[in-house]
Amino acid sequence: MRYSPEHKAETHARIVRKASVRLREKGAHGVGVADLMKEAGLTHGGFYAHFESREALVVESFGYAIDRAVERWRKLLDGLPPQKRLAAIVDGYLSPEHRDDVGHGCAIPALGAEIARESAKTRKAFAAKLDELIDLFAGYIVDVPAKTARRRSAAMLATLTGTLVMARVTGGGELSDEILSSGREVALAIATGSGSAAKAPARAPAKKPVKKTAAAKR
Amino acid sequence: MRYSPEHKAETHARIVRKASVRLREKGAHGVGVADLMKEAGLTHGGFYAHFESREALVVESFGYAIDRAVERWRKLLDGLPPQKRLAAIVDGYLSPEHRDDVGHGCAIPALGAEIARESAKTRKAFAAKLDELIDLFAGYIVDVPAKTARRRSAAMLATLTGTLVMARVTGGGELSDEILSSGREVALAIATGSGSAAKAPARAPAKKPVKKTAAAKR
DNA sequence: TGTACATCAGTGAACGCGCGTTCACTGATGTAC
DNA sequence: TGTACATCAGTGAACGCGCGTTCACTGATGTAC
Repeated sequence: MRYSPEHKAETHARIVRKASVRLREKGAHGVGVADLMKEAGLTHGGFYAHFESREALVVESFGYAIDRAVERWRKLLDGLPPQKRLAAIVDGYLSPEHRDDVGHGCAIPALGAEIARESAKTRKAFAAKLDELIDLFAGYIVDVPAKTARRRSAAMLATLTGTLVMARVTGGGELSDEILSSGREVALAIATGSGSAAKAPARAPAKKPVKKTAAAKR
Repeated sequence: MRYSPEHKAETHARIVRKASVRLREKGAHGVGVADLMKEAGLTHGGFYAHFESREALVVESFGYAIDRAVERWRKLLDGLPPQKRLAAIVDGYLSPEHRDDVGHGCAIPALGAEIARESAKTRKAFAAKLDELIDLFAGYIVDVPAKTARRRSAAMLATLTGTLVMARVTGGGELSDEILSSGREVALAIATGSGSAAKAPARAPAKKPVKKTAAAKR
């Protein structure tokens, strides 16, 4: 081999890493191959030495984004006392920082609807990652049977992702903040199994300053 | 006037009506102008006599979809006894029929993420419709202060839309059904303020056959 | 009632452009001897 | 150590295509008299 054995793999990884940001930002069809390669410091001609097609890169980038998210959540949450973990998920996920940084945020609200329109093969790859994420969060929901934890985790994730999409559409105004704050309160109630779903805003739901956590960074 | 005064308006409305289905199905960037016109029985050349740009049609189609949804929900829900209304929303929205018919379903899970990337003007138009929908559902959440009802409505809508996106990605398998059923249970708990969020699946959550309701039809 | 005319919704060819993909080539790298 | 060579990651021109948009035209419609 002429180049070091890692050389090509590193380039490949760099393309995926950069693409995963731009694709979340602009949508699965929002950036061209040439731009994605330029992002990695390359020209478009070399693209097909690394990927079979543009769609293959989309799939890989998506998987990459979820894998990084799982890693970061795991690291963050395992370092926290058990009783603070669910609040950390909710507050981190539904932070204004995460709302305002699609490129480095969770891939589900960014690309979910578009992936739902892709081929069965692509959707299957996505579904496996989603399953993984549900399991991850379910692991932090304690004191209930595993099946209940999984169901709560799935519903919590749905609330988190749905809230983020709605908060992004409404884009930063008062309505966006109302949505975000209602979502935080309810998502936490789902996870903990508490009945205090969506109280009046008078009793502020997440008083401590929202931390920058996994989802808001990559 | 040569043609009846309603003629052009009717054609315009037909284009919007057909486009609103295809755009939800294929995504905001997934169908070309020529195809959208063909759908309405016309050729692409006449498009710009009806719309300033392709984006203008996207915005109008989206508004149309939400307006029809609001109309249908209102009609359906007002004909139901008050204590059955929230369950009707949840069961209608999170039915397999709605999951499997994006084209005639709610526009938020279909187009929300893509709209979030559009111009501020487009997002504003979308946000106003979303606000309307939150208010609509809030009106059916009784026995609590108006602000609480609105917060619960927003969170419920987030859970409904998030669940639908996730159920569509996972596309019909076992995981998809688990997500749908967890979502139903939790969304209802949010709306009613009950604490029974995401029980174990042993106690089947929505036993009655899921009705075809507003969201699943247009 | 009949004929010449004006209107304008809709047609279809054409435009410029950017896209995904292909391919002959380059030149930096490490190998052989 | 030095030179000729083989490799192959990356380059950049070119392709065919479909897109959004424009525009000169058509022909069905209703009007004027």
